[in-house]
Amino acid sequence: MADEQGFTPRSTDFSAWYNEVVLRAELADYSPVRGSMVIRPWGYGIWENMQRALDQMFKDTGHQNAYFPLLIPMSFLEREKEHVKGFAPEVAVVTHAGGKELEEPLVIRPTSETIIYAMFAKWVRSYRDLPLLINQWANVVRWEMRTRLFLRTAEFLWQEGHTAHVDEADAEAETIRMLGVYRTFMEGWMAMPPVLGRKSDSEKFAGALRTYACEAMMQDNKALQAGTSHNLGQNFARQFELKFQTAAGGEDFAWNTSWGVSTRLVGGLVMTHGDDGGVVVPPRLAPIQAVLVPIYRTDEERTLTVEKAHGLAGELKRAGVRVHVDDRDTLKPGAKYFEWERKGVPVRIEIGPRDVAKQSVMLVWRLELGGRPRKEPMLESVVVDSLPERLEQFQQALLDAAIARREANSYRGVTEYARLREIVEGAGGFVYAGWCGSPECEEKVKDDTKATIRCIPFEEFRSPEAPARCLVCGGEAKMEVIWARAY
RNA sequence: CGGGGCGUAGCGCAGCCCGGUAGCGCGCCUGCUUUGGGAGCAGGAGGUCCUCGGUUCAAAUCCGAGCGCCCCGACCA
Repeated sequence: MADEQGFTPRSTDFSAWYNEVVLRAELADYSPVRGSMVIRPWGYGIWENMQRALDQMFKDTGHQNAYFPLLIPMSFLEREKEHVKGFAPEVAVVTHAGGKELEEPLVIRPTSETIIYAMFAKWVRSYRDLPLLINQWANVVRWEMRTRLFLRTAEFLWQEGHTAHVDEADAEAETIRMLGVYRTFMEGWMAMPPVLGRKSDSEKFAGALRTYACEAMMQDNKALQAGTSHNLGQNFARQFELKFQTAAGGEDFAWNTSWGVSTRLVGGLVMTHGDDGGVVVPPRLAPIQAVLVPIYRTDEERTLTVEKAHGLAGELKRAGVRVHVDDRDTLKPGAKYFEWERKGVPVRIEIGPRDVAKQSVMLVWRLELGGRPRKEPMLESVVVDSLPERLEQFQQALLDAAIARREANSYRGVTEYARLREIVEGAGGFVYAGWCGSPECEEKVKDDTKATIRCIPFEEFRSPEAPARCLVCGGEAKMEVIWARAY
């Protein structure tokens, strides 16, 4: 750590900065088991706000929550060939229970496709039972070789949506719809603007027909796969006999989709908005949106300012603002400022005797954004009415800044392989270039530069001019892709 | 699994080379003074020095083995 109070600057060592911020903002801590972590109240509060927003969106699109068990028979996982191949190395297996060795080992779910579609098969008889739209909030375990707080841990929390449909078109529409929900959430709540697109075959989910993803750019210009949505085709339906009677009286396998986002998003939030002073939490996700800090010297002043703070807090709460009064008498105001800035509370409201006398307060934003001053004196009488709107403006300014940063580090129309290497091995960023579609070219870039195809972007994200040549082999480009190093 | 680093008070570390009463900073507790950007002073609590074995009159320190964690690389949300 640079010194007792500050963080290692991002420019010196981004990854050291990230670890320090997560630990010292009290988002999470290491648990005694390698690679697993404890999510602390501040981090969990952010996750809860993420859950709340997403859960509502899932319900608004017709999904219902359910819960499927943690333990899955080993044989289930083995049923889909690609699927088991994809997950086998990282699955934790329970071999003993009740003091005896089990006849069939149980796997701790790395994901729940197998158990869920096995159950769907029991519940679906007719096309009238479709679509079946289910979501679950759960923990999963993947024994990763290398772990990082929030970004990759042995156990993590997520939601996994699982649906069954009558035909491919319906399943595809669902897959794309839910990717869109993720985008809405990431932009609107996290102020983290993703690029949307399809994954190449080598990057797609084990067992899926097609995988789509939201790729966000972190401040070190690396990509973070922030959410995925899969069209599973009939692969799982065939293995688990998820069949239904069609309207025409025939029989068909259902078409499935699955989609998920995880606590990894919390890491993405940190790496999108955090600065050398700590975390920055967008207002819509902040467990505390405004912290009130009374400032006083004497007991009389203390009574005056603390009462004033609680009074204002009550009004703000009624106006729908999540507030906290930090009336701890053991810390000086400055210490409180640093603590709440480290944790990323969007705005602080200072209330001192001079403010009370003027019937005003001092707003201090977490950072200067969108040309607004950080400090802003405001009459008490207007705080309650204007703060919700100002918080929304702050939220929007965070998104604008993130979009600007992403664009500034995106390189379109790259046609020279040397240029790709220069960018990827230098400052990093998203490189838009042509690809012939061959796995060999994809592999070569990965071997040479550690960059991978993050996605084949949707039309909205593509460059005005379609690339003509494959960046790697010079052959005819079948599509435009985004290259970047990724988490 | 390869490379690197580290294990000493709650946290961060020094001490180890050259064996001899276990220390510093921060935090914590008590009191007084403080409080508009990380408070000051005084007093105080807090330790299987990662584990096991060896050498020695004597081991945090030397030797051997083991364990754990973090960071960097190969797999992945």
